[in-house]
Amino acid sequence: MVQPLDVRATWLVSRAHRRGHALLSEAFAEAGSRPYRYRLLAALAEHGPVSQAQLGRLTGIDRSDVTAALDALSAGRFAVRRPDPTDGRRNLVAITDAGRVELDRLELVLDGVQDRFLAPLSVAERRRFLDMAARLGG
Amino acid sequence: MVQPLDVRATWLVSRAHRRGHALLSEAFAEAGSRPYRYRLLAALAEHGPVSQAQLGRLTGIDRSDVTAALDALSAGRFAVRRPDPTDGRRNLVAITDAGRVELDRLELVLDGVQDRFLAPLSVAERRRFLDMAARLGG
DNA sequence: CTCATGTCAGATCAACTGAAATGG
DNA sequence: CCCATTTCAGTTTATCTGACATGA
Repeated sequence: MVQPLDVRATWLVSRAHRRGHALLSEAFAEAGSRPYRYRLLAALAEHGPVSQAQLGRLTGIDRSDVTAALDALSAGRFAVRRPDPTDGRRNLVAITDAGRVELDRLELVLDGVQDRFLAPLSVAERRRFLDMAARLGG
Repeated sequence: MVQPLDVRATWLVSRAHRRGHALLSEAFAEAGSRPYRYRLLAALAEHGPVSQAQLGRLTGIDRSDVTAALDALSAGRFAVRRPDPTDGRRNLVAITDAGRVELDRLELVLDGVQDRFLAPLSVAERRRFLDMAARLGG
């Protein structure tokens, strides 16, 4: 009554994630960045200046890891931390112009990855897959 | 022209994987095992006695990690290593009776995880999702 | 010589934990 | 007092790399 290893949903999703993640980090590394940095830049561009804790909630990255990744983004002048005048505990983090340029560059890299990742599916399938994957991740 | 963070296939698959992996390792930990050990037991039950290198290829686990996980399985008497009489480099690894019992137990745990993981999808959707996920992981 | 195998030490990365300092 | 935020140090897990000895 043993099911073969390779029909379980968690297994298949794990394999798909592995392939996607490999494509992604390879492409980002080649572009001189990393998934965490892209995620943070994208969240900053989408939501404007926010606190680091809020950034963590938006991206699913742990607070302590947000700190480290922001150190890298600040060093590259892609983001700036300023103290929040209305709340002394918080930093307000904003994307810079250079950060937007960097983000645009990374978006292109990311789009290329999506195409390669989704290549095995037809366009109609992609739409349905994305819908179902979104529900499974929620 | 910035796409929101949460429509990318790699992102959605990553979130789904995260949720599935959390369900899985929690359930296995509660059952006193780990994903690697389950994968190896399942491969041994499906393919009979094989070498460690072959086990690694079947499960996608690195050779060096197969060694460590087999140490745990051997210590629990769930698998046995014997030298391959036809090839002095190899160990022939076989599942034991206790290993089959353990595997059956873990299969039940795993099936419960699959149900919870796939709960957001209808039965018809699950079938299509599995098919597409399999293609994306290959 | 080459290649495969099993083992070991260690690196890497994502994710997380716990604690401290600061402030609401 | 309790709670949120930022930061730091460190742990865990999965994955992978490089090296080594052994044998096909």
